[in-house]
Amino acid sequence: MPGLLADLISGPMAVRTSEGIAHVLRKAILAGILSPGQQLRERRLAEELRVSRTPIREALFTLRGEGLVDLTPNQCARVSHVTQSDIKQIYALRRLLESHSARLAAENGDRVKIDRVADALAAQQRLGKAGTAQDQAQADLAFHEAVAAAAGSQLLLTVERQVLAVTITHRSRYKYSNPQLKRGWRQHGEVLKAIEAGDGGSAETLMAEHIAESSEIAFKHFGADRPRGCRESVGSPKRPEVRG
Amino acid sequence: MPGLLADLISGPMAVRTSEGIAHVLRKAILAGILSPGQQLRERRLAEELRVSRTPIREALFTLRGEGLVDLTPNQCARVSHVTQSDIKQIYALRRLLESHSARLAAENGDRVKIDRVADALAAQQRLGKAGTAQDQAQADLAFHEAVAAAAGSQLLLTVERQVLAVTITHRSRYKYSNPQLKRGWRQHGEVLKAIEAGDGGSAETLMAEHIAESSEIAFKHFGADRPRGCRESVGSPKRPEVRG
DNA sequence: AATGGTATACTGGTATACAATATTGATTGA
DNA sequence: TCAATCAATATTGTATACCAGTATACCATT
Repeated sequence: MPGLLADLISGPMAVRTSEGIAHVLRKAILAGILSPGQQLRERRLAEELRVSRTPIREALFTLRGEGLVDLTPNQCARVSHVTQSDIKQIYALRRLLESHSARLAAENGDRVKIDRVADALAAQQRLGKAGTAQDQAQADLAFHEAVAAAAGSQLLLTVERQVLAVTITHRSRYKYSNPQLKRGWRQHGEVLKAIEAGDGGSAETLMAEHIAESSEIAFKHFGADRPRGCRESVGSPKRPEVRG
Repeated sequence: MPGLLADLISGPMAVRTSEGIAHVLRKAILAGILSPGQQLRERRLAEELRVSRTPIREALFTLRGEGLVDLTPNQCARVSHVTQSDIKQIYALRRLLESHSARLAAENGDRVKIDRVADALAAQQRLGKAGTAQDQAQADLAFHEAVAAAAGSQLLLTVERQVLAVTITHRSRYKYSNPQLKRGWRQHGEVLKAIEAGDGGSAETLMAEHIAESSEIAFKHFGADRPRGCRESVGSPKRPEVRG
């Protein structure tokens, strides 16, 4: 009966610098500190974070895999920005995945994980209308992630997290109005109640409707695009010297 | 067994070397040349593929993002291996995603993309029972990917591709029997017919049933676990020299 | 014989150096 | 005045060197 201790190991024990860098950049992107389209120059990041370019580069590759960063060869990395068409596809997929998650959570969710869902909703309501757009977005998506976790499939959770991560970069850019907030809470509450009651069908339907409405709101807030160009506003290239 | 990977290099590598490397390794993993659990030592790969460790490393990070490679700090990379529980979750997710794709393909799919689905089925039947397990798997999943493409959502296609990529590493390890093959073709044919008829409901149901059956077959074929250890069969560390 | 200690060589992690490419602002010609 | 050109330099891409962590075989001890 070996391996009981091994179960306690959650992630890798030793740290890799690039993991820490990826974590920092991820947080910055999701929090809106780094806005969509913003250029990420390797040397500058390396200098600012006190490491060499190597771990920066690895972190950028990691974040690309998560859909948070766009990499084009020989051009500087940029924070991903979503198009209007992306928004449409994102919410369509979220509706599919999350309504399924809600059903599974209702049918198979254990007590502890369902409590986490309730906690997330409580936290969201506690925040009220006080928080910034980012705070609201974080709290909102925390509820949805909790539902996904309660569904009991690690793979499903991973995929949903990925889609949510891309969602939040856009969701963080606008605040809900007071009525919108309250309506959102009510819908979350109804989903939670259905899950607690073990009513998979209702949970699925309610979640689908909720996401459809969220999609409408997301669609209304849509900003302009960002300028291109990658160079740091360079002083002035010296005048070409005349040879002779 | 040196030089197997180098043979996969076809033309000039992509603009960025690491992209080409990732492509080669991806192909090798999906084709089963690199089997699950196999160790991927950076120096060896670099030597074999005639590049430095840097692009190798970037490729490994890319492949980790695709779920094809496991990276643990300070230990050599390994080809991902799926557990029995993974299989269950993978096919459950595939059923959800692909039945939805089938519906969308039926309702919105354009002529060209639907033809691609028909082509995929034809190619699969043309292969017959001749091919290896890998060939069968490739042809099988090509059909499913075509359906996903016909659904018309780039995001959906991306996610499905990712899930299919993980599927194929397992699916490539066993051949279908003759009756299983024919049954699979028939089911594919029915899905295709429903899509061509624009019957979203049938397409969705048929695809769901088909994947449920495939899941059963996948479940029956399940191999042993991988060995551990990461070093190249080391020659012999010299006997510690006595000082004095 | 089995266990633990330790030296050593191999592996991955990071920094740095160098090559290739792209961007930019000035210059120049129409 | 405006577009095309050009060269300087910032920026990314790759290779290499060095450091640190880890695994394995041998040895001492029990």
